Amino acid sequence: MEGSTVSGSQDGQIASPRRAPSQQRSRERVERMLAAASALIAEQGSDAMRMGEVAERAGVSIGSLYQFFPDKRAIIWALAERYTAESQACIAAALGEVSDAEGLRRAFSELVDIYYGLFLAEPVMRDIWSGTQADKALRELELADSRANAEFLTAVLKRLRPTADPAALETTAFLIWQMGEATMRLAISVGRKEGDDLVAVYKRMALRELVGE
Amino acid sequence: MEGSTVSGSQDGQIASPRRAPSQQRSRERVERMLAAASALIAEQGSDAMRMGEVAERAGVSIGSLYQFFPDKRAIIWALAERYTAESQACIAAALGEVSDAEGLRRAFSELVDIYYGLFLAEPVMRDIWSGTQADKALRELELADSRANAEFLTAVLKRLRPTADPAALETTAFLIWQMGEATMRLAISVGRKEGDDLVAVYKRMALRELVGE
DNA sequence: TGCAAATGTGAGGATTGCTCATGTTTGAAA
DNA sequence: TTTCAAACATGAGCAATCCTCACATTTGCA
Repeated sequence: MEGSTVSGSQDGQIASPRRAPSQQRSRERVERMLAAASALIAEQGSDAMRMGEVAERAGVSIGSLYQFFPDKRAIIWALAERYTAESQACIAAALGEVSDAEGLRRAFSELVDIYYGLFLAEPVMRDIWSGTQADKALRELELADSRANAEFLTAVLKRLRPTADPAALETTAFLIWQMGEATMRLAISVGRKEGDDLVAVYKRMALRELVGE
Repeated sequence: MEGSTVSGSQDGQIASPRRAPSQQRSRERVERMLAAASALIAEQGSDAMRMGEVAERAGVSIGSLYQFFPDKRAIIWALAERYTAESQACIAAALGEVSDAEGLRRAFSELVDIYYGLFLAEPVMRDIWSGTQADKALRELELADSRANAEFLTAVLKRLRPTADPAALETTAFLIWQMGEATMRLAISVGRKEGDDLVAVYKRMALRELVGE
């Protein structure tokens, strides 16, 4: 994560990467840029975020910004990547030790609550996942992320149902995970009360599929 | 639909409406604009659609375009509105006559197939619903559409389970519908084979919730 | 026929993502 | 310590694009 090559996207493809910051000085500046972008997204949404404003708030020139991020998407992408890395660790921890149906029920239920909480609390994550779905590269990041997350679920299912068709389990886990994210996005875009209800229904449906009646 | 006031959106709100075409001449021109926009979206996606190109292909000036559509979103919105009106009629027809569990099972299953077919076949619908989710006004249109569609499902459920809590049925129907749309969007963005599998799993999960095991 | 309203036009204003020629700083080899 | 190439920093300005507006034309009706 730290010091990884900063790259960007165009037409859903990875664009020509920019120099990764190698000196301490520039690494700090990149952090400031990301922090400024994050703050601006939280305030007005990623669509309204202006590159000039990001540079100004970070106290760098527009040229420096483009030295490390090939385009606007790349900044959003970098922020999104951090969130996904964070949540992935959390998911691995929650599902890694599950070994029976009751454990899965508890772990999954808790995981949904945590995820929902994250969606509710993090304006940046909220904006990126619910708003900037238009960006192909971001959609692909989310898809890849979703597949990775679903794999934890798949692994648990394979453990619990060793006789079932592995491909079918994969499909099921992937769909359940994607539906979860769709439910979250929906839940935060309606009122709080209705959102809670929707998440609860999702949880029930998913658990029925995962551990049976 | 025909002759209704063409209006647009900004920040998710309806913007100052433009004149609705009152003369035959202009009505035909508006049709040409919409057709041009539709073709361009089918070719390159709504993001790459340029207003100047729409005007040129429709054989009108850029000024005329903006005479009837307050902004770019309004054109996409107008196209989306037509699709939703179309599909809503189809849903009403499919679910209107259902009176027992077996009928619901058949009707719902058929409906999912039809919807999936639509998503696969219509590049414009595909682009608008899977790509332009970033636009708040479009999200709201989809939400409103989804609620309207879910109501048909709610009505059926209330008929089949008169003793159940109506609010719970509404939530369930809404979520199932939204999950269906999410599944479609997902299904068309992965390979055909995997997409088919995902839709099949969705169908099974939804039916289990709707008509029981 | 006269005329007001509706319609049509396209050059250009305004915004904004992004480039690039140029200058400065850094770290390490000589 | 000196040197110098690579890394870093700058911001005026380019290019793309959405949209406006002052003005011209057409239409429908009294």
